[in-house]
Amino acid sequence: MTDPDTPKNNHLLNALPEAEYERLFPHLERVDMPLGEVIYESGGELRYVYFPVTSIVSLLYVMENGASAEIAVVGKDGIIGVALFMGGGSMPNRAVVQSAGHAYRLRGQLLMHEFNRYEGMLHLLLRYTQALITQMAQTAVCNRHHSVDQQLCRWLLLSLDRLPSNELTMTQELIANMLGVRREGVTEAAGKLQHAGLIHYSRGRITVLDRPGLEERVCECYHVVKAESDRLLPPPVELIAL
Amino acid sequence: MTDPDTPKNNHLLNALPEAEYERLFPHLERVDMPLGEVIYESGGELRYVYFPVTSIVSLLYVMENGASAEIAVVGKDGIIGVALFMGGGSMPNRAVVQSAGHAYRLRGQLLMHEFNRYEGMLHLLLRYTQALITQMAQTAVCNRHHSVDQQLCRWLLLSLDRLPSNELTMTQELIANMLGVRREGVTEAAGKLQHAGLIHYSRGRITVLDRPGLEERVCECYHVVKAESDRLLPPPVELIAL
DNA sequence: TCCGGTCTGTACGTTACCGCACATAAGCCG
DNA sequence: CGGCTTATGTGCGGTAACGTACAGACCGGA
Repeated sequence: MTDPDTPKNNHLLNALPEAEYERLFPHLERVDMPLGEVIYESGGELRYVYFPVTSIVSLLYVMENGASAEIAVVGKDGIIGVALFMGGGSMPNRAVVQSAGHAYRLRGQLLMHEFNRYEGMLHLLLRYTQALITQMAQTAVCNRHHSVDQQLCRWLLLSLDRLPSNELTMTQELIANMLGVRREGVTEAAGKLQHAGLIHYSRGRITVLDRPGLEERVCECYHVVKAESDRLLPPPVELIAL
Repeated sequence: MTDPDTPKNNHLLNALPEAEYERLFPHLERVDMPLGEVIYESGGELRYVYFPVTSIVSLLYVMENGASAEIAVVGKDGIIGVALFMGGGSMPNRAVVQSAGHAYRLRGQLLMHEFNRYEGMLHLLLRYTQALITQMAQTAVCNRHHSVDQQLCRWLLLSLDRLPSNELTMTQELIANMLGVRREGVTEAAGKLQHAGLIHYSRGRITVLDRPGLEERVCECYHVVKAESDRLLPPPVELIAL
């Protein structure tokens, strides 16, 4: 698995029993995920589900006054479109590409066929959804109790876990939209991290220099989400071995 | 359905196809839900699932320093123990009785048998879980963007929707724990509502006098959660007709 | 090379909430 | 009635984040 852009780089597709994967493979369509693209609109229909491989997608709630808040972030660990198999068909959230890259998509009907007929897909998707629930719950906790500094650390680490490199393309303005805070607040928090030598950034490009340092500063919320994800969906064994 | 304490008063049990309900009925065990009782501990095993009928249960995250925040609230509309059928077996949250009453419980194994064999139970529970996800997501948004005043309104209305009367037994101290704010903050917010003639409270007993008034003051978060719940799980028709 | 847009840094007054301390009030029970 | 416990009200300084305004820095295109 040296190619970072094969469907198997998505943890869910990779964890699927071989027979089920083979059935789906011909129907997986590789798609471009440009920064800022809206994959689903709030309340919109879900014709496809998306399995990111090198991209990251944010689930956002956009308020009536236009302000926003990130509910959860999905990358190669997951799937966009859980409302499809959960039965609701839509969600009151928007899904936006937060980090450009690629994903593989599948027609909703095909996924549903697999979901209804085969145990492997059903249990895998439900376990992932539970991990997603944990992430949302912890976002709520973090929004209530932790400082912007801590939330920025959490956000950086969650994004980092879903990317192949230690660099992400993201302006402070966009981070502020995700966290639901002022842009200046992000500037200040990011400044502290840069002075501490943990990150380097310039004009929308952030490089993480000292990941352990970030983990020291982050609040418990990150660790709770990480531990629960690992418990529910062990990372691919190939990646562990390497 | 004059008796408020039959299993059918729980919306999920009520929505189940008759044959599936009949199968489960002999195994439903009526249990007391006293105020403050911990139904599940964070990370604990789920031997039973609970269907509240006259009680309300809060899903709480308790932080390392002891502070807490409510993630979601479950009453006659739902079930406690989604981690069981989602596949994780546990969750990093505590479930605490927020309003005393009764519930019907079922052995986890029995529920799983039904869940794996019959479509009705599966789809019903997944749709409910999606509604729960919406509630959690909106809690995150509300914690970020709305004032204590608005959050109190949201909390009161969400609780009210899950109770038969317009009165709830709950000290300001406990509400503060749920919202993750100071007790004094609740005192102040509740004082405003009382002066406005919307509620009356004294020593742990809150009476809602003007529900439409509350709905005027509440933030959009409540309406989003309500609309999505109604969409995913239409309230029992008997109740609509009455 | 200069211009214009975008990204980042900084400053200032304002506000909401916090932490703490303590005052009042309401019910419980001897 | 009196004394205890618990619930609620209030005040005050501190702080984190907000809204606003504007200055510098960087980059790409004309």
